[in-house]
Amino acid sequence: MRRQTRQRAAIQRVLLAANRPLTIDEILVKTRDIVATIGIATAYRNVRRLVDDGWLAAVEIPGGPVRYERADKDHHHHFVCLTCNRVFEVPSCPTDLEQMVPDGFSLDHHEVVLYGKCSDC
Amino acid sequence: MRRQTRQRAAIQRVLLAANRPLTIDEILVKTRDIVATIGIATAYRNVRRLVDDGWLAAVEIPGGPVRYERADKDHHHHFVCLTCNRVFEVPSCPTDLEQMVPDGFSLDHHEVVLYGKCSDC
DNA sequence: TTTCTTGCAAAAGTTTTGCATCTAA
DNA sequence: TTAGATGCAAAACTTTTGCAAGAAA
Repeated sequence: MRRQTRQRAAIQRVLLAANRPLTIDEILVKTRDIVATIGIATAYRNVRRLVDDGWLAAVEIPGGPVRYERADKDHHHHFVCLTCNRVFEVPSCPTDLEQMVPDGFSLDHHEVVLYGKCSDC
Repeated sequence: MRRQTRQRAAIQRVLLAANRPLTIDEILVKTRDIVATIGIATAYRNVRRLVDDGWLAAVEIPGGPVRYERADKDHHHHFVCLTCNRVFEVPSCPTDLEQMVPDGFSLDHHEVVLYGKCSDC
């Protein structure tokens, strides 16, 4: 059975308010503004559970720790600024991925990460 | 100054012979066939150095450990078979990535990972 | 109440570092 | 010779787990 707790609700609030994928550490720090005493094990446990439940999606950006974002966002990709290291969402998508698929292979889904400089840097 | 050692040479031989990206652990096991006494710290140190020197490239496939492959390969991406979990190289590349870049941002490089079913599965 | 969840601390897993010894040049 | 590299063990991190106490329902 799934029980609603202040801790999980706080984590969900943090991720609903985030406009970019957050690391476990960022989630923990921000959640402590709401529930000051939350422990790191609880953060890990709830994030894992939210991923299992399909509420969160893990975003792995090469060269950095795993980040998490809500799973209900529209399909998108990520742009990593090489100067400030921030991760931005990119709403569009390559249109010609099928031509990349080798003969006999079938494509299910894909991930694209762009690297460069953001408009602030 | 850079000194040539049996250990680093062995690691390089292993990666020259590999036809797919290898994890640290795979590198260590295979290298021990050549230099049986190599320690894990030496494997980590040399892999890091080879990456810094631009001889190796790190390949991060979401959901798995970091893998390494020679950096001098032609530009390519990776296809992960969701059934057998093998990682294949894909020689082609999306052609319309520029249209994904937000206004004011500039693109340096990119990574694409395709997921699906390989021809064997 | 009951039983799921939390917070702490210990454990487990991974990567890095300190240091005496070894070795390539 | 001598400075860089190695191998071991300890340290530093990151993530998971055990368990007594706390809190949803």
